[in-house]
Amino acid sequence: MKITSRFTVAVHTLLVIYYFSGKEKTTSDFIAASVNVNPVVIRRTLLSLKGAGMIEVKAGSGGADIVKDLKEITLYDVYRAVECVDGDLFHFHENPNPSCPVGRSIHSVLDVHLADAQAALENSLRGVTLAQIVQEFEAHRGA
Amino acid sequence: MKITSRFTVAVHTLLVIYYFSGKEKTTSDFIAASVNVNPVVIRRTLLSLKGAGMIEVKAGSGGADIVKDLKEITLYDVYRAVECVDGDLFHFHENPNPSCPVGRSIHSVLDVHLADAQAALENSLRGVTLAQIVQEFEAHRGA
DNA sequence: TTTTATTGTAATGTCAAGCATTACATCTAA
DNA sequence: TTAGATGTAATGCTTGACATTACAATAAAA
Repeated sequence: MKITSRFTVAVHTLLVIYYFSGKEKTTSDFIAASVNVNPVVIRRTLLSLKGAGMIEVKAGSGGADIVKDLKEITLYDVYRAVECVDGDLFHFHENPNPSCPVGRSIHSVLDVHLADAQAALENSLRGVTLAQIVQEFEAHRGA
Repeated sequence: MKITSRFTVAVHTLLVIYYFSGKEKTTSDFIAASVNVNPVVIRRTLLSLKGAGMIEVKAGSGGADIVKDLKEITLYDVYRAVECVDGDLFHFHENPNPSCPVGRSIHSVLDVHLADAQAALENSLRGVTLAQIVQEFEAHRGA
């Protein structure tokens, strides 16, 4: 099991828009060439990012622009925008037997810990902004 | 996307073995009745848990026993035993374009943060032992 | 106003994973 | 030797991810 690549594609997409904004028309074709996926995949990604209020897309004329401060976009925001995970991260088996003492209580006991683990993951993503990622890009290029 | 229910099934399985050990013959059929899945699913789970050195299964005569201190089995150990996640949790798009500055560096920049998030999840699971879960069961039953 | 490039979106196909289930060879204890 | 289990292969179903084709709607430029 893996978390869908829509997430890393979306981050990549935002960075391409940021870096080429003003210099190139950042169409779905242009972005797709950098990410190396089908342009339709990028268009769907753009739709999600637009829905999350991060970008503006120009239908017809083409291109996208970032309309939110990169300091205020975290990896978690992107992760949410593309709906990597549908509610609970862990899939709990549906119908434990309520006439068994273990089956009866396992949900309430385990749920807390699963939620904690999921929160740990998401908080980690919340701790990283795109502004920070951009900085790291500069550092990486300098190296 | 969700992490496979093999994980919660495995935890449930271990708890059933623990609670009924000595009182009932904990066969795959018996456990399956509590978890409410097909017995073959339980047999495969038992294989994984046996492989991880947590239980002993009696082929032929039937039944399973825990052979490791519950204080030394964490949720992370179970999660690993049933192979919920194959290596990296996040699926990175495979071939970013190396002739684009973004495509060239995105892997190295992003990987660190993805690994951090995954580690946060796993460390959270590492912090909970089955012994603790059993205690919480008692508390839950008393309430 | 027509053309042209682009987005928005539906439809389709392929592939892999998860889970359920049947079937049966193998094993062990009574 | 028999009865009840496990170990394991095989099969089918369903779902989700991803790729791709196609085309209507849109907007800017000619």
